[in-house]
Amino acid sequence: MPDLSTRDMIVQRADTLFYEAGYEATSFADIAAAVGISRGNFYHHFKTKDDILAAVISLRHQRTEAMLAGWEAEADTPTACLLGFVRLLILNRTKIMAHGCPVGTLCSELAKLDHVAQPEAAAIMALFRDWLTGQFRAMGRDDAERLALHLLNWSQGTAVLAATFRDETYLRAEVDRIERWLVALPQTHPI
Amino acid sequence: MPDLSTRDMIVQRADTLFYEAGYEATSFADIAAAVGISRGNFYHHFKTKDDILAAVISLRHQRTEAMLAGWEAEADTPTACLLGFVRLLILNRTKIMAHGCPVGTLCSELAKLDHVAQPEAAAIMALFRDWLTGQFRAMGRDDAERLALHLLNWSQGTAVLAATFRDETYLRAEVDRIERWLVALPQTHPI
DNA sequence: GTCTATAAATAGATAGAC
DNA sequence: GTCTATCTATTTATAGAC
Repeated sequence: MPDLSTRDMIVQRADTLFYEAGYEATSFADIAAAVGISRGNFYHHFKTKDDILAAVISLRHQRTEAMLAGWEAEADTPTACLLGFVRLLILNRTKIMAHGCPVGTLCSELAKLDHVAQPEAAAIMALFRDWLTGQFRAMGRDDAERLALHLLNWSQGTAVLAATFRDETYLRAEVDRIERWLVALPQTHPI
Repeated sequence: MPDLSTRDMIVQRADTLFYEAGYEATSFADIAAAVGISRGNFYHHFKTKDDILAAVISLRHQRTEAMLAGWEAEADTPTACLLGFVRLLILNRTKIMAHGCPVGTLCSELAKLDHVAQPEAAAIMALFRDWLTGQFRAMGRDDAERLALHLLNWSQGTAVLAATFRDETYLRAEVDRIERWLVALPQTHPI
């Protein structure tokens, strides 16, 4: 990642640290050390820790939108789009087993902290929900939102249990089950 | 709660604070204030914050065992036992929407912190998994553990999304779906 | 924009009087 | 067992030189 501004570097490293260690457990000193700048310089770019969190959430929001648009551009069918979503669990399996789902764990932590940015974090989850709803609708399902929430629920549950038991076999088996459910969907009745 | 020892009071209040605000976000001062003792007195009972966490996890472990045994004593059938588990989501809905599942969020936070007590927290989740497995086995299912993990996954996913969107309607609808799945199980083939 | 130096508050933790 | 006083490290945050 060449030629990033210091501000962008801060947001990027903070994003990683907030995911890996959690928001509360990450200090300014941690971020400054990861970026390679002094703590003093830090405050030239961000006044408070909440400001960095807002920037990190904004970055994740943009990245998520881009990722979802990318899947839609690459895949031929709604089912292929949905499989792209599910395979993210496999692609990121090592990080998920160590730190959980980046979206789910941030929403959970900010809910506990009763943080003002909780709704902004939830908006990223809503991005997934709405995109999934669009795919199920494109499959001709009139219960599209319910199916989207079911798939989101299943993914979040899988991430929590994979991180809890640190069990890759479980994660892979669960993804297999989700995939089989997805490809069987067009021919089946509503669950 | 009358006549609790100071030590027990500390563990009890810490349990609440760790659930509501998170382990990392709760300070010694917070716990001492909640109990109504000085910070100095605190260290007479616990040497480190990790020691309190260990005591809290131990308390939760015992409570969970007692709760599971209680459900088994009260319910006539395995299905009734399983419904008792599911209804915990309704019973604790307000706290779950505000702070998530106490077990899932603690396991997730300790995984992120790479904390030595993470396996002890995961053992509480395993307590649920094994108890659920026993109920499905009593129903004559030879895929009992898979069903137990499916139900645990579903519950965790529901807790994460309920806390993310702070949506009681969603939580109740999801519990309804789980209950319908449960009561239909004996007559159906494996999912 | 970046640094060093430093402030002010809070964190976890200890000593010793009562 | 409980308190006050204190210590040390860390946290967020600021001031001012370069």
